[in-house]
Amino acid sequence: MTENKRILVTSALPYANGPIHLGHLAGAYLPADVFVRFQRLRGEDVVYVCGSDEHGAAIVIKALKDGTTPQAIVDRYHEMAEKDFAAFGMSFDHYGRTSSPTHRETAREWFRTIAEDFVLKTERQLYDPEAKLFLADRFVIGTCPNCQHPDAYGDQCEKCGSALSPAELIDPRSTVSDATPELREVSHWYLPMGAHQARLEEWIATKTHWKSNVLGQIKSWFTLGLGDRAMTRDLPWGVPVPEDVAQAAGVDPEGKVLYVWFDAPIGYVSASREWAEAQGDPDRWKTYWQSEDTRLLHFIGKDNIVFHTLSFPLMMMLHGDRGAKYVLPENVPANEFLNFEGKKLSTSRGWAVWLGEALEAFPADYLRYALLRALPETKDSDFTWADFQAHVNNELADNLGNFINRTVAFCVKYLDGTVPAIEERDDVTALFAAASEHAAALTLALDECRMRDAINELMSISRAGNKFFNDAEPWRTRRDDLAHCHTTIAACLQLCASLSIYIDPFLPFTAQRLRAILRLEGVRDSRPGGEGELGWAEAGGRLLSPGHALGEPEILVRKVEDAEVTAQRELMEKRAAEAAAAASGGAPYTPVKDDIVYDDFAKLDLRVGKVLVAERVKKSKKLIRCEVDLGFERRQILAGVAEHMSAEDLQGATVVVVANLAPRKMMGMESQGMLLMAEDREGKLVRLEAPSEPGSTVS
RNA sequence: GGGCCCAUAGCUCAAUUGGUCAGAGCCCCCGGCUCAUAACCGGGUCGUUGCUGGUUCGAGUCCAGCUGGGCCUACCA
Repeated sequence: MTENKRILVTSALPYANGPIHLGHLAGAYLPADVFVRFQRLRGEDVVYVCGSDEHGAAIVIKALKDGTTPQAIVDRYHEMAEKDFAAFGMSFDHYGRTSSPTHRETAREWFRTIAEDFVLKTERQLYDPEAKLFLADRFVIGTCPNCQHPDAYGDQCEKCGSALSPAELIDPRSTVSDATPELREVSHWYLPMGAHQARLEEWIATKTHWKSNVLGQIKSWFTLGLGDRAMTRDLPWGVPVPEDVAQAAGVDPEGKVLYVWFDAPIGYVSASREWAEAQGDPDRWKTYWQSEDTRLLHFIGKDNIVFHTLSFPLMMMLHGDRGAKYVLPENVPANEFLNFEGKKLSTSRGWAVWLGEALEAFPADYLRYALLRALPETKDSDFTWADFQAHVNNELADNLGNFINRTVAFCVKYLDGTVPAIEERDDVTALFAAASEHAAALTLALDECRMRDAINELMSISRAGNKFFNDAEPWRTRRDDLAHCHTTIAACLQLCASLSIYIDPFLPFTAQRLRAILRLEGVRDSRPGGEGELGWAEAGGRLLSPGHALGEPEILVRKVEDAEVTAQRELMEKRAAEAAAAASGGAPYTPVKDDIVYDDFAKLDLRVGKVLVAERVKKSKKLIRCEVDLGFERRQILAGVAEHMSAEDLQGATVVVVANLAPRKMMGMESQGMLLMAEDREGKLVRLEAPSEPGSTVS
């Protein structure tokens, strides 16, 4: 590790078809950010890149369904991700996107370089003639030949669990357009991974320090035998296959793009190029990617293991055979998944905590702390709002926050807020020895990406501080042994100053506030390009000299109230219920009626009316009697809406009225028209506003 | 169907790779303290290490089987 001159860190590119949630953070982002900030504070030469993954069929299909363009979708989620990541304190050196020109150029260069290693194959694939898209098996549904389940997927029936191929389905249909898919012949370039399995196995054999879940997964792939993997797709969205390569192979390049899993990892490289350009040194990225002594780490979730440990490394090896050599990952510390309140995360079922929303309710550092405590390092873990509250209140606030607060408050209240002189004393020596022991363990854990262990060591430091404070009893010695009291507080203040560095990778915002309270200057910022002579190595030393004036004491970590976490839980429950209603159990949309010609529509006379009087009709469940001003006359209209709104809701409203509906008697009263209302799938009525003057026609 | 990971205190996790009585933190209970965010410090309760068998002087650790949870199975990116 020490022989490495620089560190290159990547986090999996988030797919730009939805917002960032806490599951993303726990897997690939927060651990990487902690690691990177730590290395920067240590003075290591580190570059951290990430970006939005913006290609692929899923985005095209989402665009079709939403009636918009892929570009509009990726723009939206790219912006959202950037904003949420920044608010969460992610400290990328560069956050790119795979739709950028640099990326297109980079990915095409890679494809061109290793094109000779690909195998061109022609196969039959499902095509949706209506959406004009080739379909993944997953996007075809039909009746299961085994159990007759009507909605079996093209790859598997979820009812009986049998593995299927789309051709076996009875009455197959596209989930995109409902059209019947047809088989078409297409040619694609395949990466023949099986041919290079021995080479990959040899390389993986050297990675004995990798996590067992990662190695196990890889072993499983090897046992299965690596196969050919298509590196191109027929899609209207993506990086186009280089035309010269296609023409040389006798293939029409029209509509052919690089497969997202070919182009996404290259996104790390193109993000680095963009970073280098922004640094004013366009070739600088090569120093990191194309040298042996770079320590490359990919932070990912477990679903990405195969791509980061087998296919991308193979791509790098092949690129190295024919062109520039790339450094292979030193480690791929994949995390497992985070569950929420005991249930699997599912964006379609509305079961997730969106980062943007969580940040509206709580400071980023609280979320960072609780997530680090619940990090799925060895197995799936569970995030509950109760645990979140307990971790923040009992550990962050009571242990760390309170140690700092009691120290600073004591100094300000009784010692003029001036750092006192420190004298030699056995318990102080013991305190610093204990602290540096924990700091050494903390350092090792951080360097090995064991974040849960790291945070344990961190909390042990402030726990030791609390014990020292208690045992030394400065509140008593300030009356009978002032020098003793001074030394106690000075020691605690030194510890606080050290903590402002130790907590920085985990809690960057709190660390800065703490330094402001201590008026501690010169500590290096853990964000990219941070300057300052004080770093991780200086953390154990004397950072505050006697006579130094402290700033205003301030509560660093406030407690999370019961009501706050209850609100979050309820928000999740509500969203899940909505999603469930919308998905299956919910009422279907009312089918569209048969076509009418314009003349049929023109027979309607729609007018704007103002409701002057609205009152419930006695003995009627549904009716509200309205007197409506149509400008030219005043009418009595009976509206059957009392189950959905009160008379007061209608009073004074400007609404759309069917003015030429034949009068009709209800409950002994005549209704001279009809008020238009919107009715949703659940049958709920909402009034239509017509902000115009009474009597206006509506067409 | 096949492969892989995981299972230890009420909860979240350790256990130097087979070696003393299986340890921490949180929760809970008792005591102390009062500088501090009803914070802090000390003490305590809680375990047939998922189940069944095997190897061994010795098994949480190795082997076989079973049960349960999870992931992957190549187009969910």
